[in-house]
Amino acid sequence: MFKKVLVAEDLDSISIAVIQILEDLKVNSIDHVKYCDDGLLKIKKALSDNEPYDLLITDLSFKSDHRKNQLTSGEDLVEAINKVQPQLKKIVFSIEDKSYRIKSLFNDLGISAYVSKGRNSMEELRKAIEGTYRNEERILSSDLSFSFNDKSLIEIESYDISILSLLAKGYILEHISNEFKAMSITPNGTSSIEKRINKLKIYFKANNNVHLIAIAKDFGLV
Amino acid sequence: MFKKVLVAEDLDSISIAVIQILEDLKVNSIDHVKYCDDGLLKIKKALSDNEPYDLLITDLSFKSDHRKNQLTSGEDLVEAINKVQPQLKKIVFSIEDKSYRIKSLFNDLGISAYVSKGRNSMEELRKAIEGTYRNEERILSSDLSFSFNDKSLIEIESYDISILSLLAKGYILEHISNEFKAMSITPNGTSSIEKRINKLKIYFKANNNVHLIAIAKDFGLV
DNA sequence: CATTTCCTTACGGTAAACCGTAACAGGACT
DNA sequence: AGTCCTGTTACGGTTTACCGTAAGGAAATG
Repeated sequence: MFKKVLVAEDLDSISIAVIQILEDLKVNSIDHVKYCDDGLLKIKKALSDNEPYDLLITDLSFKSDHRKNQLTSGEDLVEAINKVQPQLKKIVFSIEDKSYRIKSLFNDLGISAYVSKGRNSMEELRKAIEGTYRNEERILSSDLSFSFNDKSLIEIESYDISILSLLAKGYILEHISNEFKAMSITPNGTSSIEKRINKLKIYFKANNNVHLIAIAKDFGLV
Repeated sequence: MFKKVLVAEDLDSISIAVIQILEDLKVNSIDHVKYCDDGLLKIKKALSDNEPYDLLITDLSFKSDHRKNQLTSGEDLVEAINKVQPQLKKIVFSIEDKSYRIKSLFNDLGISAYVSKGRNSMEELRKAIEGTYRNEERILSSDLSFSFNDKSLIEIESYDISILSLLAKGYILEHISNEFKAMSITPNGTSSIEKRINKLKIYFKANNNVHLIAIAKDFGLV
């Protein structure tokens, strides 16, 4: 079994249970951080001490509070860790259940398992830890049943997200166009942007921009 | 200390910690349900057996799954319980931190304490349970620092929420007006609705309707 | 009863969204 | 080179949002 595991989870109510599982699995060294920044520090310290971690279990969303943090999400944390210890095994344990976001965790961040917090998630988490130890890949808790081949949501790319974010900030088409020109994102004509928004509206079955943003918020895209 | 406590919480990762706290506090009888409907059944059963619960600890949001449920949220559950056992003490333990929604829990549902899930929430929960046992009222975990007297968000009333919900569904002004007429909600002239939306835009510093809905979504108003 | 005040509704002009069409440019293929 | 195809941009007309102003009505005030 894993020797040294780091848990990044802000809610104490949840970290208690996660740590309990790790103890049940006879993990010797278990560390726990409540902030992403602290997580990166622990990883770096362990590396320089020549006692690196061999597993990370992290949440995705962390509450913001008085403390100023560089890394504000599990994605940020994993991305930063990948720069210093890319081979570290990573399990994400979060409430998020949107296939769009989860897929990118596997594809872009190279995590080995995703466990969705739910009514039977402790068992799922245990299985994910054991599976990861056996070098299994792309482990998904069983209440999530989407396929990695299904193209539906993967087609929404960062260009669309950019448009949606600016719309959600109250920008009008012309300002989005200007913003894109300034950031040299193409296409950036008002007409092209308009057309792209139209596609999104068809895709999400939205009546108008207001509706579209409401849906995008529900999907967690912005 | 309380003799018989019911915990309504869908995430097993969290219920484990809550139950642990109750055990530490020497509560004899602890029951746990993962669905609101089950919670109401337990309450009713206990009543008819003449062994009623004396405390409920509930989450607000419950994941939906294959099971069909009448009660889908903690609010629903408390409302239903208030009809059969209004004097039951109720503590809400949730991640929600919007003062607008929390205030209505105290004012409309008569809960005794609200604890926000956070980095030190187990200690807060323990204090809330002990305070409730000593008949304290309106207990609020310390990371939430809004005042009950502050009028800011309480002014947003159900009329505004209705408008925002319909906007979020992609309705244009005229359709909202028709809908309001059909449901005999007044005022329902397009102009009045428009004015009210305008007030909301000023209040939330929104540039336009799209921006407004994005903000409303962030505040959890819709 | 008259007046004030507040709320609701109506109206009109401008800005932006919405939607179809077409011009234009670059790349691929013959 | 010529054509097709595709993606980008431009344009114009209609609808809706946006915003100020004013008319009408009901309740409150004196």
